[in-house]
Amino acid sequence: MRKLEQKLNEIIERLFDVRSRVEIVAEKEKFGDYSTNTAMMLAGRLKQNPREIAAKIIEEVTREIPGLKAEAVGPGFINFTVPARGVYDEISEAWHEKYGENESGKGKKAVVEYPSQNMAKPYSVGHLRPGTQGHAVAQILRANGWEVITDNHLGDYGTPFGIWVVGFLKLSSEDKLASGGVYELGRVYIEMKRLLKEEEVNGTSKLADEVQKWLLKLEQGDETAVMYNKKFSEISLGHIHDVMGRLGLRTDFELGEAFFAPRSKELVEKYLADGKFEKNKDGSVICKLDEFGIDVPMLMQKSNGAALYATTDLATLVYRMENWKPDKIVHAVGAEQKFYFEQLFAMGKKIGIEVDSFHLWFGLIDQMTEDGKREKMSSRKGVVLMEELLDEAEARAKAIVESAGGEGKKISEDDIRKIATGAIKFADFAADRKHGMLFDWKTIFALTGFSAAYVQYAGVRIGRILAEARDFELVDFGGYDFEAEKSLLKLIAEYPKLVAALGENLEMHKMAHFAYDLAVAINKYYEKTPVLKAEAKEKSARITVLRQVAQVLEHSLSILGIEIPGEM
RNA sequence: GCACCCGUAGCUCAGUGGAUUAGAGUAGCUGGCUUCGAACCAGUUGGUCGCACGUUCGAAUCGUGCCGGGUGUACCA
Repeated sequence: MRKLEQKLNEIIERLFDVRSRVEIVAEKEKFGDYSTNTAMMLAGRLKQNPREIAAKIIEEVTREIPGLKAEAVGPGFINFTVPARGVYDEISEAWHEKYGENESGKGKKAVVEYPSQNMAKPYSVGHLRPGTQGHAVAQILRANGWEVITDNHLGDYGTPFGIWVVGFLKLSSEDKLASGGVYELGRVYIEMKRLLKEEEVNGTSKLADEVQKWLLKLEQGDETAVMYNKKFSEISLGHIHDVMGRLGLRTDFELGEAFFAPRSKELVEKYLADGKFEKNKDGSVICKLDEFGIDVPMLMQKSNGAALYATTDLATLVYRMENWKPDKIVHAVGAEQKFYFEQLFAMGKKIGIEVDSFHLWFGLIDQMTEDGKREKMSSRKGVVLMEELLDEAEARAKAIVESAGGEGKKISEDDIRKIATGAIKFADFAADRKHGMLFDWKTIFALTGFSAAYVQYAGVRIGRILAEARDFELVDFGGYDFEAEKSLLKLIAEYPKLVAALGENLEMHKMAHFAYDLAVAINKYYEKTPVLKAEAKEKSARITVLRQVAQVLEHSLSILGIEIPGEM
């Protein structure tokens, strides 16, 4: 495929004296294996009939590449049919242990920030997307040769802490906290938020003052305040680690807001002195962004001098640039913060920071109401907790394995976990991340059709064949034509191009679609082509291809953070 | 009001300028397990690509306007 593109570029330059970049696309089988519209593109520039241009190109290219069939059709498309053996040879030439990966990002460094939970509340499905999407982006950048630093930007600073202490003293107890853990903290937090809102409506501020008092105490290093902070944070962080562990997620760093907060005030002063920021009469500090086409200034510090998100994010940005010197920073945060990040990136430019910032945003999670309407999931109507989701998913996975496998079927806990988390993650990559995502069991935990289970099953099937053939000694398969394996080979041949493209555009759902397409090809192949029972030469060729297929399938799923179970 | 995102089969979604029949999954219907595992395979029903106008040899795809849904719009995160 790549060879063909190169050849076409050479031929076009020779024939028409123009430089071009031919793009070949894999086509549906009825249109041959590959197709290009290059003749039509050239027609405009050369002012010639596209069919005639196509005919000239075809004459040359078929002469230079033996076995290639090319045909001009319609207004000037060229459809190519290539020998399967040629595709196999091309793959074999490029084959290595990490086939698909490239070095285009060599020497470049990226920071990927995910899943950045708010520590005040238990891990809910609302945190699903930042984790899965962020992890996948880190993986695809690594596959393109980047050095990647992952950092969980924990929401561990400010008001939530004060709310916890006041809530704990008023609404909870040591016993309740001991038994409820993070869920008790979450309950207290949500109840307190409700009370605070009520108070605000009534125009009083007794509770709010209390909250502020504890925040001040913490800043001053008060012993009790520090003790509570440590205690609550440990409970929450332990919970986050548990759930991330079950999801197969981890990050290199966990530098939360609290880590950056101490330096933020000094930075605000610095940029005030520079004239980059301005102080309002009420004491608040803003950064004007009109020069970037943003007419809402960014609030950098509250009128009472307190920090807010922007303040710690300023310190975060400066810290990362000073300590890690990245070329790119990716923030995996939901779509509702798009405007905020536009401001943040503009502010970064204004203070002279040069880095390619990218807000990896994604749509919200909706759920169906009882009367069949689709609406946003909210804590008021009851969020689904991640631990509940995982428990239920594992129970369902286990049940289906046992019913499908017949009596006495045993499967390891680890394989169950791979099936359960695989299904959930795959659902996140089914659609473009910009779309909202519907949370219902049919879509988030599909086990048939377009699903992780389907792809994993294909992997398990070829895994079985390869395990059976482990001791088989391959014989020379020189004359084998690979026509039966053509659909598999064509997909594998495309894989490096896909990895490279995703490294640029980060459209990770395309990886899920690739894995699914490969699984479809595997299952079809499995139905009609015997491997173990084939004669030695065919068997050798087929096993060789299946080993490559298994490696590519595993690699593509691993980018998405999905593993293939040993059995299912 | 303004900005951004979305609108494709009953449902969940791919496809974002190139050709005949716009593709998957799911739901419905039909067939296939003594065969390398049926979480599979083969077949079938189902579409004014939100609407209108425009650009083009050609529009789900590009442009403009409208309709519908969502999100955001400085002291929340």
